[in-house]
Amino acid sequence: MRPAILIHGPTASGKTDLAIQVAKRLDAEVVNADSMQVYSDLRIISARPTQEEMNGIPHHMFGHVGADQRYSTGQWLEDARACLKDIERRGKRVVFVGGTGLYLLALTQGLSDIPPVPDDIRADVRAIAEAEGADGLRARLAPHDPETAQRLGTGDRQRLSRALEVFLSTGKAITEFQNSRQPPVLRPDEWIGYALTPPRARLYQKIDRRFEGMLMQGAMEEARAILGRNLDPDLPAMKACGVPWMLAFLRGEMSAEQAAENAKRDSRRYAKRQFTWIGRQFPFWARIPSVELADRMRVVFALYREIDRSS
RNA sequence: GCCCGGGUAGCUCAGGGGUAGAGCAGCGGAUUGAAAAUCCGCGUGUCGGUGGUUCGAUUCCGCCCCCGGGCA
Repeated sequence: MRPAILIHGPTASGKTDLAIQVAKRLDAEVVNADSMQVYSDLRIISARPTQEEMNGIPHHMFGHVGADQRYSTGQWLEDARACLKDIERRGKRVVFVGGTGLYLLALTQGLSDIPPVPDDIRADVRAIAEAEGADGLRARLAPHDPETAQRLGTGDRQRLSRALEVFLSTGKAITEFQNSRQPPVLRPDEWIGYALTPPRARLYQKIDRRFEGMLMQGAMEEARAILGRNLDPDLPAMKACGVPWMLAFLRGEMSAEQAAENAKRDSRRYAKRQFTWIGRQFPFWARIPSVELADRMRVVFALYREIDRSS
């Protein structure tokens, strides 16, 4: 199999365009690696490509999950594995594209094999988190998993909850699982990663403009539809950049200006975290600082041909 | 032209003879099934310019520049 292409980069950096152009040139198929573009209800808000933009290139795992679902890294990895197998069988190449660094990390480094947590335990832990906060979670975790309790000596309720859930459902500390990983779906010689690293000031401008564009395209209607479904605000899809603010506006709790400003700020902060992720988690991925599509494609193909020849 | 008010961090501003501090924005970091999530850390500065008084001026005084408002 020829190496798969992985494209990562901060939000609004032009990943989608690049992926489609590259896939077209390589006769490849595109697989989504973005945690929000999986949700069918977030077409505009997650900047998922339209049928037209896909330009005849087969796309997989885009909008294949309802906003009422709680998707996860593990689920994504499972879907990706099946999808990859299917595409390979057809003899096509693959382009993974998305801004969720954790998904791409799991794909290339493997994930620990932890059994799914039953719903009732999940609910119990959530109740503890709400009633007692991070300190309560940590206090309950400490006797059984002192290492994690110590490591998460902060207000990180999410990771503390997860650690407690795993202990309650397996009787073992999460570190016991995390110390080993399943073999990765893609071995080191089976992929090549590219990280888009545009100049930050320029990206921030683009983020602001893009949000305004989303509003023009009907992002608020999309948010209204979500509001109408009365979903649990704790669901992942409800926390996509901008969604909480748009819902606040629709409920009359906030001005449109304030909501838009907050939404843009959230996206800028998200982009900043992605820059950190790229710098720290993917230090060896090829960097593509250019903002011109043609330049970026040249970088991709130059490196790809080289790898292709040597393998 | 004259009279007030003001020029301090990217923005809005506070302060005040011993080289300065809040909010927002921003920056750095962590990241193993919620990851567009969650969490930790950090003031980033010719105090408009220039002379003077002073041991010492961002602070007081003079002059200049700029921005508001008023009178003409």
